[in-house]
Amino acid sequence: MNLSLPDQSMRSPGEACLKEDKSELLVSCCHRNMFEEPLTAYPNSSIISHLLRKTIHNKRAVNGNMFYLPTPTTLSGLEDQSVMGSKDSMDYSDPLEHHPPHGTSGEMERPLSDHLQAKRARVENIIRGMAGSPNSRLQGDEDMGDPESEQERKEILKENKRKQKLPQHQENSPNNGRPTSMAGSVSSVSTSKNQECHKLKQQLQSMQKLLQQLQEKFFQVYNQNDSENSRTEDGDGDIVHAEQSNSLTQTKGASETTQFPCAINGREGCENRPDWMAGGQKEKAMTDVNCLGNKEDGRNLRETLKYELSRAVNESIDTVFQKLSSTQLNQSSQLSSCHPCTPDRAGSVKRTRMSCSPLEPSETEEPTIKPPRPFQYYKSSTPQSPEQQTEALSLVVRKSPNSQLNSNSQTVKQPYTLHQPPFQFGYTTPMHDSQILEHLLKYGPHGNFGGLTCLPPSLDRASPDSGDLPWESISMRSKVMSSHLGQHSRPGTLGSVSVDGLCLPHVKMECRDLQSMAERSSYISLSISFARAQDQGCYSPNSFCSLNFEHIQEGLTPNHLKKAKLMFFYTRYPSSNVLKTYFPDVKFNRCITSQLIKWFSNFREFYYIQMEKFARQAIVDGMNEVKGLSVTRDCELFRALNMHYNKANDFQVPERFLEVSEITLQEFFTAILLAKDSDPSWKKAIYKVICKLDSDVPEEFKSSTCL
DNA sequence: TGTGTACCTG
DNA sequence: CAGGTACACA
Repeated sequence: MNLSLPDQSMRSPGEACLKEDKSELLVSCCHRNMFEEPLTAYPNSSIISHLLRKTIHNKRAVNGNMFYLPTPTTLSGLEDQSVMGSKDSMDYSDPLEHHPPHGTSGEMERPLSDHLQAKRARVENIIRGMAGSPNSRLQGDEDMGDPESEQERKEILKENKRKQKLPQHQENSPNNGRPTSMAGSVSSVSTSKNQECHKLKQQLQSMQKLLQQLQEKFFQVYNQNDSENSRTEDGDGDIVHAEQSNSLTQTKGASETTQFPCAINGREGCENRPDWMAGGQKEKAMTDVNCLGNKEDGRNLRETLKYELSRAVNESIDTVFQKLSSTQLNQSSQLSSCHPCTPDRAGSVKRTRMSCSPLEPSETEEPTIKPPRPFQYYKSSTPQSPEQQTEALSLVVRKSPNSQLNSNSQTVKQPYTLHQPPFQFGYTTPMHDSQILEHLLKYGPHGNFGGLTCLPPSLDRASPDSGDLPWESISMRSKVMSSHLGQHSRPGTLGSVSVDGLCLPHVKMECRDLQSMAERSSYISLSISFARAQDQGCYSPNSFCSLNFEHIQEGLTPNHLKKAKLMFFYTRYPSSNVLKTYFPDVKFNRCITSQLIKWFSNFREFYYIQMEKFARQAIVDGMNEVKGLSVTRDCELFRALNMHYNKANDFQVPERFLEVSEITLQEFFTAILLAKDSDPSWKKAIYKVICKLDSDVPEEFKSSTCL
């Protein structure tokens, strides 16, 4: 038994500590950890450091096989019921390793509740560890001034410094779990969320137990009837098996589900996969029912079992959500305080979403949260890697406008498959069910999964493309919620429940931030689309192509920005009418129009800056002839431009843009060579030339479905 | 006066 | 990328 320092410090008394406030909690923990040493002399700020120092001593003792046995204490002033009550439920042995403390060998057969409590206590300790700020520890260290443990203090100090140097996005990594610079409100929010998460896990565990009981009862009935119905019902069994295979196509394989009895006892760590457990349970139960044959009691049992299972799941989830409803307001207010998008003015949105949340990496640390790519209207049909994902997925789809632009078409030499499926999920990283649960906890049943720009740390941290909404996650979500809905319309098809019942708003959410609202509504559309697709029996992501819903955005989204950038390859000076034509899903007003125009102004600015820079560079390099200047796809200038307007490099830049770029570069080159740049307005002549080189934007850009 | 643009700045 | 400003133009 090797108790490392963090392990030891993480162990704690039972669950009652969780309900205490921080200081009480600390006192309680110290009370048990400090060998009955009175702690009243220590200010709260120094308790942790004291605890840590003692823990180090304790560690040495433990390494010398000196087990510390908790005993009742006499700290009447600090005593609380939780400490007393936790005596039985928590010792310092690892419950999973079944290492009872000395003198408790007779308790090897501990009831399951003890295991659960021990496990719960460990989780609480993790939470508590997160709640403790390093600063407080530092403060405590400074206050102590105990020369005896100077070295240990230095070690702790050193470790704190190391932790504080961690990048922000690592603070909430799953293996870290100890926010370093989030003392105060953020850490309390984190603690609260983890508590809620823990509660959900408890619910799930109770569900598991209930299911197990049901299963045992079922086994009894099965054993009674087994001899009577041993070799009948092969045909019916096939049918039911077919149902099972349908219902469990997205759960674990049959090999796992058939091992369910072992799993429920030995895989408590899987409590974050309730859908799998439920699926396994159900399958097993259904299999057993199936073995009963056509007997009436078998059918009754099946129906009863279905009902009981649904009811148990419903009750558990309802309980969780009821608890959540009380905390959701607080959480939402706290979230909004660090909401990534702050409203600026109507139609104008400050785009600081990547850096607002302390839990998210900054945008400069690419790759960060990358919303799903809108569609694959690109020439390249190869699967896109997640790293290339840059913009949010907009599911705003609208029937193609009838309006036509003069299309004298393009010098585009390569066709674009603009009508390809707008949604690509294959490249996404699957969202784990535990993450879904976390999301449920943090945003509640009404929090759609689309607000992933505001993802909780667990989602943000996952991967650069964690903003993606993978297909698996959607189906997983439907599975989770299917239990909640308790639908029986499709017996045996667990998980094929319409998402329409997910309380997802079918209208725009109220959101202070237009951008966030737009992004959220996009994902809501996704949910709706998925629900409709499911109802129609279309489970392929491609089926979204045929689903069109009228939806006008009231704000510009990252998708629109990306689209605008791609349009810049064709037109540098789009008129307002052109913009309105090519953004049919945008509800235009003065601000929106100005913003779009501003975008193109910024695009031009960057474009001209690059042109001037490379023109001057050419002159510096000794170039003296315009003919020597050319822009190709592999030249540095093009790469710079492509990186700016087509960051994911998933769009085939039209040849015309290369021609225009070359002309622009030559214009700058000659102007500089002729020393025209001495004139303050020397660029105007160039602008005048370039603005005439605009070409038509492909018709496909008019369709909002290409977002 | 409203609109579009370039330029500067953060 | 957005805000602010100055300028030109209809």
